[in-house]
Amino acid sequence: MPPRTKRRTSIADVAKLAEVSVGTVSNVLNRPDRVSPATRERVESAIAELSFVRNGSARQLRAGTITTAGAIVLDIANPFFTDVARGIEDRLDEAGYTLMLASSDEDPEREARYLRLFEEHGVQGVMVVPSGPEIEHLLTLRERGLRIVLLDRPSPDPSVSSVAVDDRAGAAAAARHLLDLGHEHLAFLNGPHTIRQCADRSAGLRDALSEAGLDVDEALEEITITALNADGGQAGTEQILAMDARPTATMCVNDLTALGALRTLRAAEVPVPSGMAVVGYDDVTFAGELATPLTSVRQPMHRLGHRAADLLLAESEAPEQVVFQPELVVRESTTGTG
Amino acid sequence: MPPRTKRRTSIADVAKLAEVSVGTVSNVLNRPDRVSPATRERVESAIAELSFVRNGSARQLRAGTITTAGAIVLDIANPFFTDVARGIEDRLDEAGYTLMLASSDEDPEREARYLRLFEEHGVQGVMVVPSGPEIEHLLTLRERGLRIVLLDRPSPDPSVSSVAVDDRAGAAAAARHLLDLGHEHLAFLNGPHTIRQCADRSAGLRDALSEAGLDVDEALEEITITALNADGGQAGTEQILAMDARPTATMCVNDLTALGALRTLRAAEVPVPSGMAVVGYDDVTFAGELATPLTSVRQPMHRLGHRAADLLLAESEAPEQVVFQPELVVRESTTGTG
DNA sequence: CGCGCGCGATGAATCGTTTCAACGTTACCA
DNA sequence: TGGTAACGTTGAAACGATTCATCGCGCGCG
Repeated sequence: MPPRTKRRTSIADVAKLAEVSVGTVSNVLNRPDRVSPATRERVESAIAELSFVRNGSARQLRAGTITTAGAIVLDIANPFFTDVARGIEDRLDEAGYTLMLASSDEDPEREARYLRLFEEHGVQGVMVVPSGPEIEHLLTLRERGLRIVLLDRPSPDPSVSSVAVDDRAGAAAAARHLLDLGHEHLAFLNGPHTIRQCADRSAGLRDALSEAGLDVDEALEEITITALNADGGQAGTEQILAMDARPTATMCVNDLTALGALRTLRAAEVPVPSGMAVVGYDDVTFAGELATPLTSVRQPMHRLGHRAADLLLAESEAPEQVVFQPELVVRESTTGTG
Repeated sequence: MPPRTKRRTSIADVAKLAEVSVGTVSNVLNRPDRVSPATRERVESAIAELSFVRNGSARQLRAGTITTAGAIVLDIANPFFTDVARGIEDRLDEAGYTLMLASSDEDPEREARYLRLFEEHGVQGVMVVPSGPEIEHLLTLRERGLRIVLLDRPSPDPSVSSVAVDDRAGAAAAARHLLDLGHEHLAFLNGPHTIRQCADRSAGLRDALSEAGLDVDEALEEITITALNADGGQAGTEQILAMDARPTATMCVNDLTALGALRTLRAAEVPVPSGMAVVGYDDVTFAGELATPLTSVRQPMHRLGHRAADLLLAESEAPEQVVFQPELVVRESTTGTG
């Protein structure tokens, strides 16, 4: 990329044209009330004539302050993070801030690189979905004055702010819904427990089963799938269908997985929900639009992002751990007549 | 938000600790080959010890160059733009650039505000999906040295680069597919022609019909829907079902609309495709996962973004108008046995 | 008439980096 | 041995804004 050739017009050019000092131009820009209406107008028309735009780097360098925040999510193409990002953007927008956004693809090195870039650019703070369990690197960032907010992850360190959704409660609510409908033998298509969300959702499910007085080992068939998408759902469902004592309901770690499950059940001519009830997680846009509308656990993604930005912008330095409660959305995949 | 209090450690601190001049530290940072291994190592360990991070504002101020680009899309929560953004990010990442991202919500004022913010931050250029037909404001930006790339919109001005998808060809391909299958009476659930994509897709459809020697007025029922989503699709489809001479195929302006159409057909017990073939547009992730997998026109969204970033980063100042060809993905909603 | 006050405007210092002309060493060759 | 080329390092200027001590001026008051 070639360097920008044209020199940007500076505050000095404006000052010369308006026949005032640079300090006065700066005052017009930042404290218009301190300058007399006559000169102010002269300066303003000079600004307009030169179509002057102030140089944010110089401004930031001297004033130290900046109106940019960074966010690092796992993958912006994932609808969950998309909605979170939109929530962040909306809140920052209210405050006149701009957002620098990046996807880490769960690669800690990529995450670190973006963090450094953001820090160099002088962001006020970063909202980050950590790629790994470690958050040491974030603590050192904070020591250098950046504000840190953990996204979609309760903070292991009470001094760091975080916003998350209670996955354990969400999974428990879904399980209770199935128990209420009379299901006593559940399958759970889940990812590996190294992923926090997967571990938490498993725990929530087990909570609900024990609460109901069931023997968890008997009542729950947890099947670990590697791909948390439709193909993973299909593979897992095929396993379930091959079982001798087939569960009567399947819970899925997310809606894409549920999509694969529904597809497989349809192919096997197992009616939903009478032959097998299905529950998803996330409540993505199309969940309600499927052939069999999907019961799912809705996460307040937009609010998650909004609140994260809120914490970042907060006057107070006091850390805060926000946990949202998810909401079960009941549809025909559990209560229908199919 | 309270100001950052701690003074960041500067290149001078590093220089003092390493007992060299600031110029040398700068050389270690930017042209390590020009400094002797001994001093380089001394400087590097001083950097590590102080955990020094260079101040991007000062760097940018002096060097004039910066590795940030901006992008403004209509709505980052829309899967189409999400994938485009991801393509942009991936390309920028290769070049070590960071992305500032914003959604304009089709509000020209919001767009203008973000453009100004980006310019103040000194971005090298912006990729923008214009909110309105006017691009005057972008031309003035370019005069001030920013690079401009239009997204998802062929440029009306040959001096401005752009990347777009050929909507007319995409719609024509879909129509030809339906004609090949023997359909001679089509419905088109489309948005208002003030939206460029809608107008282009309508034109493409008409192209294909005329080519096939059909009387367009007879063969095409274009129904204007206001909401380009599932509800709009439902309302439109109900209109179609109420027609005396019912078309045998329905083309939809996007996949969400098609989703609504499928839902309505199912409720009316019209088999797809034997009673009514359905085609969508965009080929979003779930299009292939529906009860009746949806034939759709795939847009190369990721490549769109990737290429846009490419143009922005290009050495050459020569403007380029890139038009991608969409690809028809045939599935059971047109060729199935249902 | 003189003094002090307050309002506006001034301009130099400052932020932290990059860049570059200049300088001191060392090495090499005539 | 003297001259020069190459190399590594230095130190100060420059980027463009903000900030603040200072100054000039007009006005009111004693």
